[in-house]
Amino acid sequence: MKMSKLFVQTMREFPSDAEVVSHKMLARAGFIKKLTSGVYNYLPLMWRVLKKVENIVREEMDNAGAQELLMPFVQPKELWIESGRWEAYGKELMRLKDRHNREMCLGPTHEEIITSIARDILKSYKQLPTNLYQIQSKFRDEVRPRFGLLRGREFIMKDAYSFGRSQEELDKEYQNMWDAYTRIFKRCGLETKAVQSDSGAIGGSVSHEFMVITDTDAGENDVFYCDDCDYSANSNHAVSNLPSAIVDGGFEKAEIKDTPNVGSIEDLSKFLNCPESVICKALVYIIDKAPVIALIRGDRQIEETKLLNAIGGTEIRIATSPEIEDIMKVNGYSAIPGFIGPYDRNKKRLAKYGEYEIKLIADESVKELKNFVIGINETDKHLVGANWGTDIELPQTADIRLVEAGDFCPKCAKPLKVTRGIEVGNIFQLGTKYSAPMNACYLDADGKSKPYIMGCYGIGISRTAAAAVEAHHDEWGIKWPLAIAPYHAVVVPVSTKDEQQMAVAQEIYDKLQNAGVEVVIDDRDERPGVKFKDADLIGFPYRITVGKTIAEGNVEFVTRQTGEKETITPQQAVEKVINAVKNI
RNA sequence: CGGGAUGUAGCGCAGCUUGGUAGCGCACCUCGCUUGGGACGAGGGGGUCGCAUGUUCGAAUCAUGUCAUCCCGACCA
Repeated sequence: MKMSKLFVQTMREFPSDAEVVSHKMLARAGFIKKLTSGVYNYLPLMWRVLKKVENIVREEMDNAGAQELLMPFVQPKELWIESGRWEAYGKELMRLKDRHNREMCLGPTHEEIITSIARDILKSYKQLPTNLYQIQSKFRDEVRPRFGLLRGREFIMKDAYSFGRSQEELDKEYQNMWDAYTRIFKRCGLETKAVQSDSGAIGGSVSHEFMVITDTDAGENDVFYCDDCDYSANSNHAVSNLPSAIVDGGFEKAEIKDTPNVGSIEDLSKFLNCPESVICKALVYIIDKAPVIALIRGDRQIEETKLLNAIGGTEIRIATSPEIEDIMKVNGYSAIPGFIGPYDRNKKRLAKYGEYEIKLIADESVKELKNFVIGINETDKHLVGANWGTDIELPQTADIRLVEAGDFCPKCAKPLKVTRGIEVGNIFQLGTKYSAPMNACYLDADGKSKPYIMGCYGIGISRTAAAAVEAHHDEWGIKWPLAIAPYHAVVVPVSTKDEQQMAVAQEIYDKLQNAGVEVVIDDRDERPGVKFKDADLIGFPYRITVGKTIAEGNVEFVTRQTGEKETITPQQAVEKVINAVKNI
């Protein structure tokens, strides 16, 4: 390909709306162009990268025994009603109507469709297990698209679905996919860590996320891990053993104390001269419209996903101050946030809010509190020296705590560490979550009809490409891993007016091209600085520069990944590239 | 959906306070010159100033409304 003909426009400045490195680089280097919020054009360079990632995924999925198909992007409402997700999926599901006023949605994922196909075709146990996958654009109407390709609304995804007879078969396929994923990301030049995670809107029991570990803003997930054993988990799923802390407030008796304008845990701790860990913090959440009061030790934070799962709802948010005051008012109190609690001074429990019952739940961390401090729904007052049973009833407890670095590993009791990760893939054990409600069954050897035991396995293709940029770049531009680079090499004649330079450059180009190397020759009549800057920005893995040293029979060979520069003959340069490409 | 900001040429921005009919850098086209890290000179093309309504002799500028985009909080590949 001639650089003069390549459909690319690099920019001298980063676009002002880009926040993270991959977005900045891909936009400036002419790989992507935004169409509208969270929706991007993949220009020719980007499309070449995406096709490479796709092909790696395709090869490994095929080798793992999965079969590729392609399902429609537009889906009918009826199937989503069957699975129960038309209501449950929320606003992220992009809904639309056709000319007959029939309701449809854009596919954010395809469990419903694949299950409807499977139930018509996979009728016998002899056809199981089966794993089907596709690679296509997905649409999720994200609340807040950002970070370019890392969190678009439209994005390219590989989604696979397995159907089996038993948990054992599912376990086996789960491991099979795990292994395939490990190979896929490694081939894409990415180090990943498989971490335990919550299964969210997809549902199911066991799930793991494949994270590219990064310390930048682009990593939207906190990952807790243990260096001494293999434990690692997303913060929405991580558990830990608490380090020791003071849990006895030491107050001599239970009494109500004035705490004027002392609403925050920090202020309360100072005011009462006690550690934050002996304060029982009460937070009000709204889960599917019903208020939930969650208790936790004052020095710790609630993990909302864990709380949501403990209560068993689909949507969670923290209550607003006016809501809290309204809840208090309805129950006959006038307390403001900072002074609320599950019980009042007469041990009367907060019970109702309109048609909803107010649920109480406590993190396990509060169980061992003694002589502690807690709100009693009276502004500017707290109950000090309280004890479970005598002063306050201990609600049902669950682990709803956000793990912190330094907590102890649940497996081996060593301190946990935290890092950030970009989720590029995940695998779920679905069980019968879709097959049961959608009546997707096969006939087993015993003549009985049984629902499939399913799994699903996703990889964000476009996100993986962006994550590769996050992992491989420097101040000058992208350093594509060879396996997913848009082109393997660029040949740069320093002066297009120099006949010898042009002749040698053309010869190198022809040899590489004939050997199957994907190569660009920068034939533009530009100054060398422009060509070098563009080559670095676009991120060609190898650059062969034909300049004045050709008089001595040498060219310059630059490896982008390492920055190594060598002066070698044209033939040596050609061989180096051909060998590198051969070993991808 | 809350909180904050911004919409002027492909990209980055100025002009707006104090209304007078749109400008700078990069990119693009032509010519010259230059050729190892985003040169230089000369000439040139390109903009319904997000959109609508209003005020005014006159609106990028003022007012109201609206749409879009971006940033900070709850989701997920």
